[in-house]
Amino acid sequence: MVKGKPRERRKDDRPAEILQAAVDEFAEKGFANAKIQSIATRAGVAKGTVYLYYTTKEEIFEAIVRDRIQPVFAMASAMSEQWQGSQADLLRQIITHFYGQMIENDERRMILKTLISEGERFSELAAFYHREILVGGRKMLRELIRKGIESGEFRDGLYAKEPMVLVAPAIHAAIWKMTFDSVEKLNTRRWLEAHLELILHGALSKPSI
Amino acid sequence: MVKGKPRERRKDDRPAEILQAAVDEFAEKGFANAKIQSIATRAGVAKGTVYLYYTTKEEIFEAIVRDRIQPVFAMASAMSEQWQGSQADLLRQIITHFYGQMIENDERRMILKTLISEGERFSELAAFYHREILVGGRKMLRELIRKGIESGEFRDGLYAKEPMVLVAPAIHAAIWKMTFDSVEKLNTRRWLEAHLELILHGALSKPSI
DNA sequence: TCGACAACTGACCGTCGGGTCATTAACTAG
DNA sequence: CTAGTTAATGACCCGACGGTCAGTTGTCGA
Repeated sequence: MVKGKPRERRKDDRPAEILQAAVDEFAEKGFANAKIQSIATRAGVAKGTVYLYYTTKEEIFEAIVRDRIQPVFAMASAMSEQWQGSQADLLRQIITHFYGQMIENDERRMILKTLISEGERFSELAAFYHREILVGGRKMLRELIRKGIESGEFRDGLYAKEPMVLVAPAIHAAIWKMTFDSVEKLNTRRWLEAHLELILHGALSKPSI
Repeated sequence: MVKGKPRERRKDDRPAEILQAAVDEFAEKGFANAKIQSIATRAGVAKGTVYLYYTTKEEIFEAIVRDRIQPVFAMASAMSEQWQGSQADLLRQIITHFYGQMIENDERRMILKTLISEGERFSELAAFYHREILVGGRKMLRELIRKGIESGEFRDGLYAKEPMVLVAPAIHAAIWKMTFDSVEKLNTRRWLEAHLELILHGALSKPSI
């Protein structure tokens, strides 16, 4: 909750403050149950003021995605481009980074959840996310796999055509944390390690391909 | 939409009809946007009648989970118990069954989505789902892996401690279909095959454990 | 010091939808 | 046929909340 004299005029700072308040409110209540009034109160501002800066609740949410999620993937891309070691290690790094930034971080996990929950209704937002985040992420993975196959580190296979399958268990982890953590806490560390081990080595003792 | 004379009295059939109407309404609108009035209309009944059989919207949803999801897992368990072939083939069967019943089926995928979206708010429902479905499913997988390791088919490893990681990519597929299918259709068949191949063989060309 | 501009406020409006209950009418036992 | 029972109805109630806007006040240039 931002403090200050009432009716203080701070046009430049308001958008960021309101955005932060909205992140907190969404994280606590989810999108559907988030109240504009409550966002306003958290930001130390009247309800009307929120509408001076954002036209609708949806617009606030889109601003959050742009502001908070994109950097995580940008960071991963950067890491990828200047990587020197093995591709398997890079994959481990990227996935570990992803768990830290998206699954264990309450704010971002909530953004993910909202996207899942309301993605159908805000198809514009889903399209934005797909275009700006997923396509790039997938391309990065494809490139990583290609290099790995070239160097003989990775075998070729169907997974190279659907590279998101490598990251998929992370989504399961996020969902578990969102939905069932109150009943049974997920051991994220152990899950991450099982995830990495499985996608690298598989379950069979004598792989035949 | 169920037809019939107005005010026809059919106490016995109503609950099932209302449930089916609710499944349709939820699948189309999601839980938050489903209207009781609309469920009633679909069932060919007045709004008040719905409340004769179910006290709240939540109760309707819980009834749906009990009625529609449990059978899918019961079937998998049954398959598992009388299985004669290899454990790898059983795993393939179960996961394929799961894709058919949960990911490609609109009704059930929507139930999954609702559980994810509203699971935090209906903690009773999340607890029910965890207790009745997840614990059993995980136990089944553990048993499957144990047998596989014993017979030398599977290697031992962390994934045996977090067996859900084997199924996790299916959840990703469900979410993709729910959220991004309008932007880019998921090739479920190919995804399933990539999933199976990856969890069995892994990505490395020379697994070292 | 004093307009005038624009940031800010919050009471108010309209809508929506979950849930209620007095009324109606289908069925049934006698 | 009738009276009693109870399934079914839908108009109504009411709280919630997104969004508006006339009025208020801080700020700044002249």
